Amino acid sequence: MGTELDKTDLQILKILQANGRITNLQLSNEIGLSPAPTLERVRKLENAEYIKSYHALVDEEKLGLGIKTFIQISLDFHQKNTIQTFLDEIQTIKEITECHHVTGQCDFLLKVYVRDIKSYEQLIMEKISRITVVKTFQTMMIMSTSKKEPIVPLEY
Amino acid sequence: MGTELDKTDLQILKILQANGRITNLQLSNEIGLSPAPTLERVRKLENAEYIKSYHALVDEEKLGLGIKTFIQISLDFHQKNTIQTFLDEIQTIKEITECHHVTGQCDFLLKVYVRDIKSYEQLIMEKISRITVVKTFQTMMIMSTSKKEPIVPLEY
DNA sequence: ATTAAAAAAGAATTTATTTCGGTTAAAGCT
DNA sequence: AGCTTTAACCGAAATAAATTCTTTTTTAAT
Repeated sequence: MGTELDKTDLQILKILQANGRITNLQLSNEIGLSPAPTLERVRKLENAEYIKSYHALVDEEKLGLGIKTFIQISLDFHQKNTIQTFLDEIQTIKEITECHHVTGQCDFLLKVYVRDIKSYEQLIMEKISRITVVKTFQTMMIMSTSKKEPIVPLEY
Repeated sequence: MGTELDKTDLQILKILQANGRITNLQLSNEIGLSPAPTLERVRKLENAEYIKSYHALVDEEKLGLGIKTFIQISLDFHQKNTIQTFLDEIQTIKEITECHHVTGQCDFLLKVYVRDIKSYEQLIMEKISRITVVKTFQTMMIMSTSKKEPIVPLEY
């Protein structure tokens, strides 16, 4: 899919990021094309994986996930395959929704969702702290979130 | 909208989180209802804002956003309205896609997307470090992301 | 200018969404 | 238990959208 994206493609990406369930008809109106070429462009963007997937965004609070945290993890590199061991463990923990390998004072940054503090303690005690390659970890409890764009900053 | 969610509603939420553009017809098959009540349930979930919105997920790399970081911010509380001043500034910076007020060694955790290191230096020099209420900040550059669920962990 | 290739439009067809009336099933009451 | 009310579901019809295909337009290159 060598060829580059034009202005219209970027417009489509912007609109679909903001409204993933817009109809092709509405989308075609917004970008000023007829439905047929609009659909063709969307399919191209999907096939070339500029668009990876579509998702509903739910209200975590309403669904009882009252506790959200980031956990900073430092690993103990005195073992073999430290990182792979860690990643394998992380994959099995459903409360961890994000895992980033980062530079700085810690090695990994995790995002966690749980129901309440009791569940959080349980997660820490029975899962995180039992991962052998974890040297230290520190919790950053999220008190509030003032910005959370489901949209990546694209220029056009 | 007082009434609670049943198993079917949770199933719908799970499916729509994983595939935000599934047709109502497919969805109805997956949950074992006919299209009519399926649609009615989805609309209820939307109206009660269990579902907040729908989004396409794009490939940031392919779109030229090569640099992703977290920034830990500590504020200087020797001014009035420190936090509000900070939040107002953050809102104007499009490269910042997330802003969380957290507990721990820092006050805020930001998520940032930029094109390249040059743009990152520019962001730091011309925007972040010019916010008067910012005392210190530290970058955690994301080297890789091994987990990024667009789905919240729901039991059912 | 002419041609070739790509993109867009229009129209027809297929598929999905939405509405509505009727039925069943469950829940609450006496 | 029997009766009643309410809510959920289904099927079918009507509306709307997606998709396909053919024709036209635009673009770019020669």
